Amino acid sequence: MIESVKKACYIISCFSSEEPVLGNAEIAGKLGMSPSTTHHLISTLCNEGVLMRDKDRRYRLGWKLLEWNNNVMFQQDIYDKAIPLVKDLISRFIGTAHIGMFDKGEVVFVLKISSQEASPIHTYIGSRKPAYATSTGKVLLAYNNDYLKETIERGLSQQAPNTITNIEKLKEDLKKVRDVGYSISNNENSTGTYAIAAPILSYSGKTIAAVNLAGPVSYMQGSNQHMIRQSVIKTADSISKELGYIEV
Amino acid sequence: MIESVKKACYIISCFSSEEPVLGNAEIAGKLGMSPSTTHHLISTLCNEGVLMRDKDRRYRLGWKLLEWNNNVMFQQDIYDKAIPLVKDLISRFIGTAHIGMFDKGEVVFVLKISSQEASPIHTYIGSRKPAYATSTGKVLLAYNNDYLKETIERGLSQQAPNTITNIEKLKEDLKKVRDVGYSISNNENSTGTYAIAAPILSYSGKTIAAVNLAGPVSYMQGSNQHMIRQSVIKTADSISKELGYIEV
DNA sequence: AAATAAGTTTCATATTATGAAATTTATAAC
DNA sequence: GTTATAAATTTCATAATATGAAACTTATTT
Repeated sequence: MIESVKKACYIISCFSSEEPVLGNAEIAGKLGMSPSTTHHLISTLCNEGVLMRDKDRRYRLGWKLLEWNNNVMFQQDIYDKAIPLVKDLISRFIGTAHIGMFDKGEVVFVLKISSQEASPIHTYIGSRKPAYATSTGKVLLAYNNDYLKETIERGLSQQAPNTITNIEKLKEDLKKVRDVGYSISNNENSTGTYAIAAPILSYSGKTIAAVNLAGPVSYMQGSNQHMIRQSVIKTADSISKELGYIEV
Repeated sequence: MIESVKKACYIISCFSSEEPVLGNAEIAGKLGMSPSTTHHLISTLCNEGVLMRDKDRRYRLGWKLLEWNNNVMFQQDIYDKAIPLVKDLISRFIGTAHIGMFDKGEVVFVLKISSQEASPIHTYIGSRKPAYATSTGKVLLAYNNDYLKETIERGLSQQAPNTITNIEKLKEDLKKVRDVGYSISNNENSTGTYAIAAPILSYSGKTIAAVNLAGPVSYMQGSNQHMIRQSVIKTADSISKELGYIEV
């Protein structure tokens, strides 16, 4: 492992929505590194456009990241194909739809689209949640034993009132997911939020992602509960078909 | 400058929409580096989630970039505030709207939204164009002498039939932009494309970005030419107000 | 089954990053 | 306007680390 590259990554990760602008000393302090080392790294990153130097000699994330990000999107053909289908889903209900993929024991949201009237929800494109505590994550765990193994190794911890923290209970829940073909998260990840997710299959039949619809418990369990469930499943199936999966 | 960090950046930049998946040897070849060196760097980047290792031992861009990108967005409050206003703009015409900002002699597109029926255009979020050859770029040059100086130093080259390649002619054009408050690019950047841009001002009155509408020459110069111009200017003004700029 | 090509690992060496200290720059206090 | 303070930046000798040739492993093709 190349240390300076690792350190450069840590520096980039220091920036967040809460702290979009940082000085050299702040960064050095956060990472426990010498200010001169961070300065060398920061200068390099500025030169590459990964960071930008402000007039008052502080730093922010640079445009290079926009460029790179764009190519992340491009390469995931799931992305282009899914957007119109997910838009169609949220046009028919009130809530927020996500597409999640598994990475290192967590679910990463690669897409998030909300309907106009949706109540805000604490996720964003690129953000992560423990897989076992989300509807999308549980779908991915239900159909990928490797993912489940990795998740168990990392341990389960309470995220919200109903988070499943027991391995046996989780396995039971995942069996249920496989039986019905969708997963539900009811107050498992964020208090007051209910979500329902269904699997997206690649041409080879592997569950590579999951799409969900999330909203307030009251709305999601309301009168059109059944319709929401059918729509989420239909959306997932349509995306799978777009990706070349042929139902058997 | 820290060499390994620079090299890591080059590796990330190897990936594109045309080549989303690359092997170690390919990357080493592209960059003229030894495969073992690139492998060390690639492994590190994989560990950090910047790259991902495919099943067939090839590599693609990783989720970390999504995470980082998100924070680039967050920090530019211009982004959140502008989106609804730009959406409103494209809803009334057929074309593609951009917001561009200046960086190192070029305009970087930080936002791109197209109306449903818009003809495709060769830009994407994060992509760059020479400032002097675009409507957004010329707005930024017209109101920022530093930008102009930097641009002139880098030289002007023909991009499309009408690109301004003469410094004096460029200065005249920029004067006109200041006089009328908007800029036009007619076949200056891409053949067949006509765009009109107006300045976005920060609370302090500095021109920090430009918004444009681009489309086929025939449409943009058609009957609602005047209305388009007024709408672009109005959109720019509204965004400026959102950013705290108070007209004098 | 052999051949080929690419990915990966190892390790001695040369290169390069490191951090203490000095210097410069900007900001705050007087 | 001067001094004080804090942070950013630069320098440079030294310690740490990246480098690439070569060996090895894995996968694919003939």
